Amino acid sequence: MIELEKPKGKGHGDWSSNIALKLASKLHQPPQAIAEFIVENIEQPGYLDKVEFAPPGFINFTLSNVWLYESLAKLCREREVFGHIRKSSGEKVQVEFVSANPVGPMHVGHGRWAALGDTLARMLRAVGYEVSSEFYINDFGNQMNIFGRSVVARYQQCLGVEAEFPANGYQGNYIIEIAKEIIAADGNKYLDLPAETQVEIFTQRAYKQVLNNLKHILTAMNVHFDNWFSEQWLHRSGYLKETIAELKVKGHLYEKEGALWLKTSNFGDDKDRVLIRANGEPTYFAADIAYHRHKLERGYKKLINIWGADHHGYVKRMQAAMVMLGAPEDTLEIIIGQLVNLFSGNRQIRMSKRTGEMVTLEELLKEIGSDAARYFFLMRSPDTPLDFDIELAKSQTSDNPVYYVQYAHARICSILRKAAAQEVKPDGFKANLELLTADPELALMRIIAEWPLILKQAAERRCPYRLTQYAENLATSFHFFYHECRVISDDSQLTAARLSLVDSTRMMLKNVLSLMGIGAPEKM
RNA sequence: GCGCCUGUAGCUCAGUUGGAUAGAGCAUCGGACUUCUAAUCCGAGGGUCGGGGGUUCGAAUCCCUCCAGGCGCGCCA
Repeated sequence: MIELEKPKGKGHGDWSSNIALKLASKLHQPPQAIAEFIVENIEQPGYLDKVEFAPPGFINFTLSNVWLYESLAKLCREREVFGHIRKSSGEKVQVEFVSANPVGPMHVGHGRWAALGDTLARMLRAVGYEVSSEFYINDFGNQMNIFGRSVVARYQQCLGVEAEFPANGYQGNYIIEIAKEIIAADGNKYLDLPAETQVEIFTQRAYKQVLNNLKHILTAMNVHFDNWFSEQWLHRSGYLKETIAELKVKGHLYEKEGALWLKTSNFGDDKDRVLIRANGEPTYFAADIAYHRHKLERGYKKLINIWGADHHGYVKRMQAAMVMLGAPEDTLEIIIGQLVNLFSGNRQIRMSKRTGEMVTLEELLKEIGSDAARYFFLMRSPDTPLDFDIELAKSQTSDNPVYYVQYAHARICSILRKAAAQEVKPDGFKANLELLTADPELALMRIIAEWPLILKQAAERRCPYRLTQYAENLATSFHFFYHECRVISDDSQLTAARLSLVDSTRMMLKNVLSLMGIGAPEKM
């Protein structure tokens, strides 16, 4: 493949082409000769500073500063949508994430999926997709029943009634809290109802309470969902049955040992899977197929799901089911997020339900705040288990990348405040940007000019962590500039130009942080 | 046993649709404030890219094989 790319190393220009290397074998000529021939015969347009040959056969293009000034001017015009693709592609994309069971507290892994999914949705929106984010509520089935029974048992115990706690019940203290809240609101009025009625009432009531708490936490994390989809609806509306009927018509079902099976092994799965158990109850998988069929019916062309690594074994069967429903093969894209390991400095905090040492997402947020949490959750590729150092996230030093980036923003605001006090305002339209010729200035502008490409690639490759990398590069470049170049000086022309540059940098930092759902403080 | 992910500097990680001398942060060592925020900046050292084989002008990247770690392999969700 012949490509134009951004060279990694310094001293190779702004763009480079490997065309001579690719042509060498076809033309039976050494790549150097081809490259030299091209360089000698190419016409140089005005925005190119130079075109050079470099061994073993690369052709390097160096852009003139004009495009840097143009990029800066563009940022001044477009402000928060700089680098965005504003013309909608019209393609409907759905991102589903977190979807935590509403029967217990969220763990820190959920925080990671929340930050990833929410940021991915924002990025996709920025590059022109019509995006909807969604949370699937598993408010049906066995676990709900066990959950309800656990609450009933605690309710009775709290009222002094001897009650046996379900063998596989939920042990956590939050169950007792829920029971106490019910008592606080309604006293003992449910005590004399038939056992099954109690379970039914408590299940619905308690899960809504957990769900509300979960929504509250996600909102505090600045995570937004466009839609909340209930599993109960799939069962009660008959949509699940309809889905199974469709699969039957298409010939993908068979009966064996009293159960109803789906032939997923025909489409890449290791083995076939049960949809309806011998006892007549549908499996979780059956409901999930119905759910995804509903997504298709709503017109989404691309479905992105973020799942924890503990669910990766589920991927093939789900994709097989999508194909059976008639969706194009690449419709369902599943991002598998590796788990989170919490550290306090060097000491790993072992998470264990058994020993009870367990840090919930809520506790983590309370400890370090939403900004730091989101930043750390986004910092690594989803493929890598995340080592999350709580002490580092809390520290107010430059070792802490979120503080480092936010500090750059606050520092610029401080300059702008000082300028304003002297009645000087940044004005990107009037300032003569061509006065910006020092290396730190050019370096800063180069990073700003790269943003549209970075954003597009980060969205296409589903890599939110590239935003943290970009933010850090931008902040570093600014701090270097700050050290080397004084913004407010006696030279009013240069002051105007530099004020435009730092104000642009400020907007850029704010834009990136905002895509990550993180605040940009004006003072620190 | 099978499947997915991972293995890159002392530590945490980028780079993996083949490209140039393998990068960054932290840590270590050495420097820089009479200044718009030192919550900052500059410099240095540090590597058999898990091991071995192969493919080619060129491999951290692709293929084969072995080793190590995480996770998963239910008519649970």
